[in-house]
Amino acid sequence: MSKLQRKRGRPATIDTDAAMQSLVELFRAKGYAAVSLDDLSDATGLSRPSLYRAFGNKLSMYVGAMDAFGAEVGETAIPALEADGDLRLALSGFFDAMLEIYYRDSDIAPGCLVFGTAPSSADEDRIQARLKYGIEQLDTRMRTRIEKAAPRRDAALIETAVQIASNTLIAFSARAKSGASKSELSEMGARSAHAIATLLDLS
Amino acid sequence: MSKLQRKRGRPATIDTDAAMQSLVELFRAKGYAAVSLDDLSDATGLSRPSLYRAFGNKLSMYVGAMDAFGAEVGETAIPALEADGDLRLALSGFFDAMLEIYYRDSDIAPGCLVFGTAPSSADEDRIQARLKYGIEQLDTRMRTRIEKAAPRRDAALIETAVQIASNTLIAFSARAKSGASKSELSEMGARSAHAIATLLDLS
DNA sequence: GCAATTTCGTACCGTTTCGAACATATTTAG
DNA sequence: CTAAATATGTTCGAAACGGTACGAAATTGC
Repeated sequence: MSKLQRKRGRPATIDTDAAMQSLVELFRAKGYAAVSLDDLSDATGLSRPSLYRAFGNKLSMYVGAMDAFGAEVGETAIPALEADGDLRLALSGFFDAMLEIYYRDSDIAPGCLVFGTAPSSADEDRIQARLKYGIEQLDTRMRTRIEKAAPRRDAALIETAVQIASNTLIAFSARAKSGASKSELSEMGARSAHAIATLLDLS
Repeated sequence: MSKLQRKRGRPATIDTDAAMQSLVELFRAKGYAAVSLDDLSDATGLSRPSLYRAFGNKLSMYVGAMDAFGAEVGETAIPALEADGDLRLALSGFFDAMLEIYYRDSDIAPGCLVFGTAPSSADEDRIQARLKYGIEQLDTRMRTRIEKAAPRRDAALIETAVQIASNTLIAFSARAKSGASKSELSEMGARSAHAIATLLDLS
């Protein structure tokens, strides 16, 4: 059964990837509850039924946007974290890469879809589960990278370093939304990275 | 002009303080946009017009709830931070006092009204301004307390300690909403406090 | 060409939204 | 007792909400 064979009916003309990108932008600018299906329809240029067919209901659209956002982070910022070499530089590079996403290009920060908007909608089980997954991913990747740079340290010390790094990033979202500048947060990231290196006796 | 003199018309019977407490609980459980005036009316037992007269429109109710929440923090947790003695104990005590508020009594955490729900509604100017104020307050109080415990340190070192402490608390809100347990976060707070004392050469 | 199949938007469903108009209740002033 | 003043809840309306039924459009199989 060749998958190359054309499907039977009217061919789809909708660019679901571009539409999902618009969903991400709108949701992270205004959160879940404040966005209406009409808003999403206007932003994507797709009718509400088309959105429904492509992504399911509003909740599924939001969870899907969290996945898409997470995938972008995984492709863009995680490699900076996992880069070989100095831990301090890897952490600073990761923070700066995340800030590029958080601020996109503009002066006003759309911020982080996961850490910025999901907590206020965590009474929805699927959103809470996805938020939990995002935090676990962050902590796990941090722990792996830090253990690589500082092997055979006391477990409590590793955990301390991990949480300082993760909490720095989580706090970025609230600070960005409050109006902090990108350069301000970049300095904050650099200081966190420096403190972690100091604690781990790497500097 | 004696203020003791009775006012002219029907005396008010509404307990605005109790009503505001209900507003805080509902807003921090579900965020700003997801809460309707009917929800608030049901939770307080007040009619919508009564709410409107007492607190203004929905946005004013939310901003007022942020103020009330901030006042509770100022009365309950800030004294623990400003307590004399060991900085590490003061920070741990402050984090635990905040966790008491974040988890109230229950297993499921309503979390922080300011850091947990405001970021997703920061496109509203008044909410963003109040969020900014809350972060500034946190940073300022932290800086004052840390400078008291560790005078004549390098400014960059002080700033590093301040941001580690503040970011720990800010991250608490997202972690609590994701399902983390209170004891888990209490340990996290203790590790942050320990790391800060180490960095400042206080231990 | 004609039926089957898939895509897509118009139009509509019942419900909920915020806010206000209005009537009613309870007090003081005279 | 009557009028004025203030507080309060019932009721209403226009708009917006999430979601869907349905028909038009576009393609393949025969």
